[in-house]
Amino acid sequence: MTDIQRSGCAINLALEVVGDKWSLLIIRDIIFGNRRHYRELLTKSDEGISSNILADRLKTLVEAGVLTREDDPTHKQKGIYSLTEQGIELLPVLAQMAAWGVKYLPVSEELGIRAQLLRDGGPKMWAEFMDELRETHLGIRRRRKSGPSVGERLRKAYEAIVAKHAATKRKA
Amino acid sequence: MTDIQRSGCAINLALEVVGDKWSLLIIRDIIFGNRRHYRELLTKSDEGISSNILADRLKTLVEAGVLTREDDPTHKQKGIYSLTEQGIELLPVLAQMAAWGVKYLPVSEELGIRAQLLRDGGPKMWAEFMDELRETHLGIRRRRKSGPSVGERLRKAYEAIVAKHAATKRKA
DNA sequence: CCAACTGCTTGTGTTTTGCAAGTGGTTGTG
DNA sequence: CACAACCACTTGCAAAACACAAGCAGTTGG
Repeated sequence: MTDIQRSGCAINLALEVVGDKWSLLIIRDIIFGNRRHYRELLTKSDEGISSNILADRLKTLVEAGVLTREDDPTHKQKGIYSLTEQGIELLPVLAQMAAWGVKYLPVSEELGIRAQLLRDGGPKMWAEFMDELRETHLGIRRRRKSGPSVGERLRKAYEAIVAKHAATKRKA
Repeated sequence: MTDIQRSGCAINLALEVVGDKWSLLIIRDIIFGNRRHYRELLTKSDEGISSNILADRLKTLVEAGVLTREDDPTHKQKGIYSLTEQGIELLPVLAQMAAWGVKYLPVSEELGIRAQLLRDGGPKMWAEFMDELRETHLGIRRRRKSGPSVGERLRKAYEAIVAKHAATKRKA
């Protein structure tokens, strides 16, 4: 965002980092969509961010310490964006916001299922998901839990709804 | 914000309502600063919103169902802005955002104390505070609890820090 | 009666955003 | 080894959002 500081209030400072129209959506795609490259973030999101805005936000988020960028060893031009611990800890913010959205706004069934699961799972589920993100993004090993990960559970629930809708459509 | 809908994602829809630079700050001032009139919101905030932007956001938030506006019976020109249940339930979002800000950003001691208390109090304290807001803004009676309200506790903690700093400054 | 206050609106300049096209380079394939 | 596809961005320009200062019709309190 801007460099000037409006006030030392916690909420204001947080908004100066992620309080624009796109930053939290980018972080959402990294967290829930497992996007790690510029091109993935540009093309595989539902909202369609402009390339210049995406480039600018990624730079800003790296400067703010929410993301890191490193070169992809498998491809000289690719960069890999990873969440920092600071970025991972935005998950509760996103979860609360999603819970609010799902309660009061016309969220589509496909896209709302993850918000609902995350709300029902509560802070315990968030913590587990954050541990998974620490493993993926920071390389911090975690104790293996039995059963599927939170990430997998969210993904499968989403896919199940999409399949259900596709089936309904076929019948009609 | 804009009328066009980018996607049916819960987080995206939430951001379309409160995802600009000012909306959440206005709601913060109403919740934590107990501002209810246009002029209070305009002049008693640390950040200094422009009058036209404030007017526009209040209108948008009323249309979105986050706030209501009624005439002040004591003054023909004054309007009273109140939170709806939908607006009150933004408190957890603000609380999470504040907790994140206080952990990672250069929050001033005065302005951070409330965020810390709210974080340490956890969801239980948030629920109590929301009940107090329901009483103030919706007129819904709540069971009286013993001891000072959450709102009072937050205010007193803030004032104590301000007083402490003033004392330090006098000594220096 | 009048200064101060009320919730806004208006006008103007600046910043941010959105869209389309382009850039220099890398990679996979026939 | 030529060439199309892909890579992360950049550039130029129009549109929208924002910031600042001033103004407005009406109300209130002294």
